[in-house]
Amino acid sequence: MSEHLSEQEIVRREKLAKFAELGIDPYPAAMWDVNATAVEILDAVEKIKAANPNPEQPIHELDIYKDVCIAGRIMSLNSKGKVSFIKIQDNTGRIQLFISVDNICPGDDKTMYNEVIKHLLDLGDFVGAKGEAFVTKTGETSIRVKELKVLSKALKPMPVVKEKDGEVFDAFSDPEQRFRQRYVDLVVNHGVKETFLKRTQMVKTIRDFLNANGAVEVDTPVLQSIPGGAAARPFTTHHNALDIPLYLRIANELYLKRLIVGGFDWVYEFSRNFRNEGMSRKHNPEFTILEFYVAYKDYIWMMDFTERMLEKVATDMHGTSELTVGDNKIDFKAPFRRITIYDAIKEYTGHDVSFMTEEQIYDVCKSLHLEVDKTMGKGKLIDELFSAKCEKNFIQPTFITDYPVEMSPLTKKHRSKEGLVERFELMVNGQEIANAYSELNDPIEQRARFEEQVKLMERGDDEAMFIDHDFLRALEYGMPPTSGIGIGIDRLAMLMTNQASIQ
RNA sequence: GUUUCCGUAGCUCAGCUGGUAGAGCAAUACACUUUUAAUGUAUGGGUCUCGGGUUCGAAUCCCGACGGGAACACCA
Repeated sequence: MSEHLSEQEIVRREKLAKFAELGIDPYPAAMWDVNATAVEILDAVEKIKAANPNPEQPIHELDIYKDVCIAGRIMSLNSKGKVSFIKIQDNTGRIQLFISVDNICPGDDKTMYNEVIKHLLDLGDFVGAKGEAFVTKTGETSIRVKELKVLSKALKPMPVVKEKDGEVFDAFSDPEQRFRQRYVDLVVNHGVKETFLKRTQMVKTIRDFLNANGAVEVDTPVLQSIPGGAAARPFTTHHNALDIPLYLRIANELYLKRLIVGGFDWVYEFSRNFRNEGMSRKHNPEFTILEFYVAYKDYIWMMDFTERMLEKVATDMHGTSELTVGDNKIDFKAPFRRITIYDAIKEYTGHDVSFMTEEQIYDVCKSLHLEVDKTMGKGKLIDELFSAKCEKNFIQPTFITDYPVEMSPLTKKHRSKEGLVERFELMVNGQEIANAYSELNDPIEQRARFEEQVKLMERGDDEAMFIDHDFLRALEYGMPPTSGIGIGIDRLAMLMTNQASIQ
């Protein structure tokens, strides 16, 4: 251990020795039987205060929280001679401990107060306290502590963030530190934890909604020998016993479809996917997608279902379908606008590319100063055009429909429009949130599409798909008509919690 | 990957045109029995990210590396 210890870290280690001298275990094994939380006590006292016009009356006489046992992390220490104030933070929030030498050391031995409380405790330590709830002279709900126990000593100092009148002092704000040491960020910064909890709530709402509609949650392989189901570069790894290369999945689509082949009518998975590409506020190499596949449905049904589900998520989380994201007000009230990709391009560029050849579209891209090259097929050019010129304009939830077949190798041909497929993407706040289609279930056609991908790969497209022969075999056994969707859970959570960064 | 900005105490930051470092909070000691960013007094704390170069002298100027932020690109 050649780690450099700061002065403060050395001091804290010395305090461990001091604890040993006093016979106090700074990391006790026995459970500390908590019977109340900070917010619970604060709320209860608020209610009593509201109902009781006589503020002089001690709270404990109202028979509330006479014997509180709580625990938490020390967030501020304030010793005022023979009285000390310690603010602790538990799972719910912060509450103040009021400690006087007389209460905590009724006998002659004042060690607990003079040594432990005044000298050995530090910010960041976990302590347990027993006592009664009351309100101090200055009106702050506190615990009058009769017994205090060290539950865990912290050896590194926490950043001390102070706040007054909404102004924050010495904020822990370095983005590197915040993302790398998320645990510190969670302890010290308000709101981070809430965002985590909201995301969990969002996932639960979605899961409940799917379950209520008869969907079955499944798990499919993360390590795959052929990464399929999306256009992206995979991470590679290696299986030692088999001595074969393996890939971390870029999508779980092909495995969920295999389950449809196997006879499930509706399967879903919250799938952690890995894509070997850049990071940004909107991109994370490791991210979560909800995918689900429903037999006997088509992409039109899927649009109806998706907008109902998202409206429910928004209203469950905010009480209304309308929410504020950054500077935008976004309304998740169904139905959402629907527009074809060609109409979208026409709307924002003035060019109708629907009947153009690859050459002509290439020229349009050039005329709009887009960076395109000859390795790009027609599908990729159109995708380029859309993401550069249109994507950012769709703030309100909008389904972009009917993509060209070239950019959708797993999608069924459009029932009536030549050269297109039955696919939609959902754009919200200028970002893609979901991607869905009527799934291609014709094995001959699917094989031909894969072969197209191989040609693209030979032209230099390193994101083109591999041929998955086992998947083709599954389709040959027969897959019912199916509609599937992938929803970016991290991006949806960004919207629902009004966060600017995906991290 | 490109452009751009940044890296100084545990945290947040100051340090002008080169003269080997400062503040607040945190820490240590003392005082104080109701504090709210508590206060007062005193004390300690730094390989100025790293490596080269210019110079009598570099936190400061130059080059390079490493780490990071932001934008763009990649990414449906």
